[in-house]
Amino acid sequence: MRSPAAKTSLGLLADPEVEKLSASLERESVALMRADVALDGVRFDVGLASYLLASERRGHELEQVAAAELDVSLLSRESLSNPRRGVHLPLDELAPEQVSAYAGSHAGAVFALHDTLAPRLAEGPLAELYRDMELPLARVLVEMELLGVRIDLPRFERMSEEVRGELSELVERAHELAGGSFNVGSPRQLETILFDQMQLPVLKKTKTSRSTSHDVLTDLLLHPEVPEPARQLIEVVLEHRSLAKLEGTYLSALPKLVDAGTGRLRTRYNQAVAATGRLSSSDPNLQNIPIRSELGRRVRAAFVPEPGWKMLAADYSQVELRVLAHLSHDAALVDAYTRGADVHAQTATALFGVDEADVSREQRGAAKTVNFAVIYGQSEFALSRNLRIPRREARRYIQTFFERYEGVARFMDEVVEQARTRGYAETLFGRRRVIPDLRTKNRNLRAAAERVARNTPIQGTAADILKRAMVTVANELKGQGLSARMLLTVHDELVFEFPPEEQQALEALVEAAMAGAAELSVPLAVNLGVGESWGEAH
DNA sequence: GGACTCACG
DNA sequence: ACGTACGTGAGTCCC
Repeated sequence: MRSPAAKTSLGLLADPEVEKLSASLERESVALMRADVALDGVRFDVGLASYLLASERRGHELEQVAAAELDVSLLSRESLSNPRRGVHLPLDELAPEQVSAYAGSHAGAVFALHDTLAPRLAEGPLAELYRDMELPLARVLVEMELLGVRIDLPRFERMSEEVRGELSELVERAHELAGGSFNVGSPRQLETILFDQMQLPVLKKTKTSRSTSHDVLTDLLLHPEVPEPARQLIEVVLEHRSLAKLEGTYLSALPKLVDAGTGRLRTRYNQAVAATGRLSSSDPNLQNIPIRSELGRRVRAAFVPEPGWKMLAADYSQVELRVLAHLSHDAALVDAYTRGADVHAQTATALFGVDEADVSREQRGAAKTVNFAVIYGQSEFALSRNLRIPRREARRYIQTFFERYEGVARFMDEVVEQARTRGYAETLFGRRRVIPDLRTKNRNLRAAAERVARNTPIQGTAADILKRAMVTVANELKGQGLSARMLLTVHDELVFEFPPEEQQALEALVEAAMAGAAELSVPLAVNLGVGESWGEAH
């Protein structure tokens, strides 16, 4: 790509006096910039407007918004030519009448949608979110998408080969243990072997089959009556699944997606998908790169900076619990974060009646699970499953939690009640999510809706905070004239690459932007890490 | 294309 | 009696 100064502009779009309307700034910007055309002066984005006004709706593409808001179906790109399924003729190979009908209906829809959506975003918190958060963020995301991230291809290749070798050994062992050949990657075939051939107990069913999920398999290992050959087979299958997942999803897949020209891997950040306000990543999804397993961490270590540069990873410490502290005004939680205490350990002292200094690793781990269970509104049943403890024990944990954190208990009730009254849940910054099922007579649906009502303000506020930080960081990078670049965003984390001499400035800038992204009643703590790769920066 | 499974926060 | 954690995206199997 040429330098920004050399970029062409579309005359129409360059005139600052003209109101520019866009179906999707992010999508169109990326497409145009790849053609070396800068899109500028956008005043309205249909996709973002629709998302803010109806985040619970799935699909904010122009066609979908037109259907929902105007009740019209636009001409689809496919309907124009469709010589073969999935093949689009370029516009310049189509009849002009076809192109004008297609382009005209879409352009007309953008104007019509502007007229119906813009007034609803004229004032209030949604208007502010639109103007100060989502629209500026779209620009930032475009830049991140165009830039991509460098990966160490030879390293991926070596790991992939290594893992393929281990996989074929596991397949061989699985076949021996099962007494015959089968596809280890097929849940259906595994089902037959475990539950018909080996007669193992069925612990859980899915809609159509007997489940062989990770949970079921590890549960079976805990059952003393499961015979030794079956145990070995289960262990081999679990290992195979874990490696096959990493091999198929990352090790062999990502190198194929690297841009030959730049040697970098690009993703898409979807700004109008998640109902809570979070971003999502796709094609490929870089928000689920492994970290929990050993091999997983090695995958992250193959995400590398420009030669001679370094990487910075910055993540919020327990941002959702801090948001919960702020929203609930819970005295114990606010106090703990103000003191800089270890909240998981504090919960453990309540649950297990020990002094904070005597909390064991296991107790802290269990307390952490309980803390998160509360954020998600988990039932005692689910908690008992997760911690593999009796239900009454799980009930005691949840009860004890709410006795220790009374303000959280009150908040959870109020937030559901408010959502039921208003019809929507809302974040600290006023982002809304309509939740229709709060009034349904179906108990399961209603319970699920209540969990959504409790979780959305927490998860959504955390998402708002990171988005604010991203906009500030991008502005500051530009303002301070740094060459450092923001590469990735993973819900509570930002990843950068930078030349070594900028380390101090970058760390200060990122820390300040992230910690200062919201004024909560507790501090927002940020962990920074620097290294030769994303993995090392953690 | 649905179902299942599993990777992340 | 039932079902049971929030939010995502993607690979594979199999109809």
